[in-house]
Amino acid sequence: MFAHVDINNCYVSCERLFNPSLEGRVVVVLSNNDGCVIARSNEAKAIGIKMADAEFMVRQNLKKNNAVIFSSNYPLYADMSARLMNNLARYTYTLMVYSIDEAFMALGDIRGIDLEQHTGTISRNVMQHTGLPITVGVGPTMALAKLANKAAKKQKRPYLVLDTTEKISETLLDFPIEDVWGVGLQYYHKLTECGVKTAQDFRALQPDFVRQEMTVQGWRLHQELWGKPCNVIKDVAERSKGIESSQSFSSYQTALEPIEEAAAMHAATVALKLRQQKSMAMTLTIYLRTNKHNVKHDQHYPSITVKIPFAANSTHQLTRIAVQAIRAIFQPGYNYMKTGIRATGIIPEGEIQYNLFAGYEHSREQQLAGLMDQLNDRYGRGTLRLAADSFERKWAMKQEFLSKQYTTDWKDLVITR
DNA sequence: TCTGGGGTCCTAGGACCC
DNA sequence: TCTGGGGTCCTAGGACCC
Repeated sequence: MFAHVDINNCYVSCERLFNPSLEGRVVVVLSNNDGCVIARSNEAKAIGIKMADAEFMVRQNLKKNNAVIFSSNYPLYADMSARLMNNLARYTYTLMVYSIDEAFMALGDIRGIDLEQHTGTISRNVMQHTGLPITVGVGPTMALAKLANKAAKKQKRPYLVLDTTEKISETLLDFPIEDVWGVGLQYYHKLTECGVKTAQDFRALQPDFVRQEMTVQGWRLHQELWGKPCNVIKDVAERSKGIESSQSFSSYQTALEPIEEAAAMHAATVALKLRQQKSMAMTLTIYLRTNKHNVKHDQHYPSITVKIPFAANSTHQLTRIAVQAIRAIFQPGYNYMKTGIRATGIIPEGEIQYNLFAGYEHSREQQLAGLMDQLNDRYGRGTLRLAADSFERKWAMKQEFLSKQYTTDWKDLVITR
């Protein structure tokens, strides 16, 4: 049996933990750049605020309801997430951290265990030790555990255990197909055309038909709803296939220079993440985008994929590649809105293949990168950075409603007697 | 005027190999 | 008029997730 655990209204719950006066009020958390709503309190849901609503479109409604608005505070959420995961690890040897607020657990040998009781214990203990409200779904496959979780929320229960075929059938019967894990907008439209409205309808389809219309992923989902496991718990480390850093600009950029600076910053971020997980990348993809929502602007989505002559993770080298790539794909006359860099072909640091012809001073690069990491660790991120990454960052994101780094920033710590 | 930033997996098709 | 057959690897793009 698998359990799926998530934090209810995660980012809002984190903010409330350090500001209990927010209980009972309409609270929303915005995405980077304060662009759209990515977390809502139940009160916000009740007044009709939807996931991913653009902030400017719901501004009036929020104001009318005396809402409290936050910018995303990822250092805070990441720290609370780590506390949750540490707690969950006490109940299983196989924990799969699926996202910042979600995890799957294999429950292992459950003979003689009352699952209802066990699940309730997990839920209560996490609340006691972290202050975070969670929901737990249990089922014989990961898809069913995830579905059980969502069904529990609909029934306003802290947990739901689907451990018999009867309970599974009953739950699938009125479970909307669009809420099933793995069914997005495209498949929703396709399935609706076939007369599928619920998870039960979907399960009644022929496996071959599903395979044909929804690729092997849809077929696996179909199997899982019948209780046949296709997904397995995977370690986070073995899952990382790519590392990306990207961000929208705070305003349209039409000149090359600020875009180069942003790309340099993303290159530095990617390089740092690579070094932190002791790996190197063999391929870099650099892309640039206009705003797809603005129909009045000409659109341009250039990207370039660079094969590095040998794997790399130094800020210096990744930055050089990123800046050159931006120069190659940038075209004047467009209003660019976003740039990003993705590293793929990730290999462990030890497995580097030195290129005979590259003439690259690997150890000096490593020393320089190591020194930068040390200084930035001690004095704060971005203290020492390459000149290509600017000092002004006029293109950097908006964060008007940021809360404090309650748990991670010692500068905010107030010591009283 | 204003619409996030990460990821995953799969498939088709092109480049290339002998 | 006729123009191989069997592969692998890579990338772009599309679907999905939170």
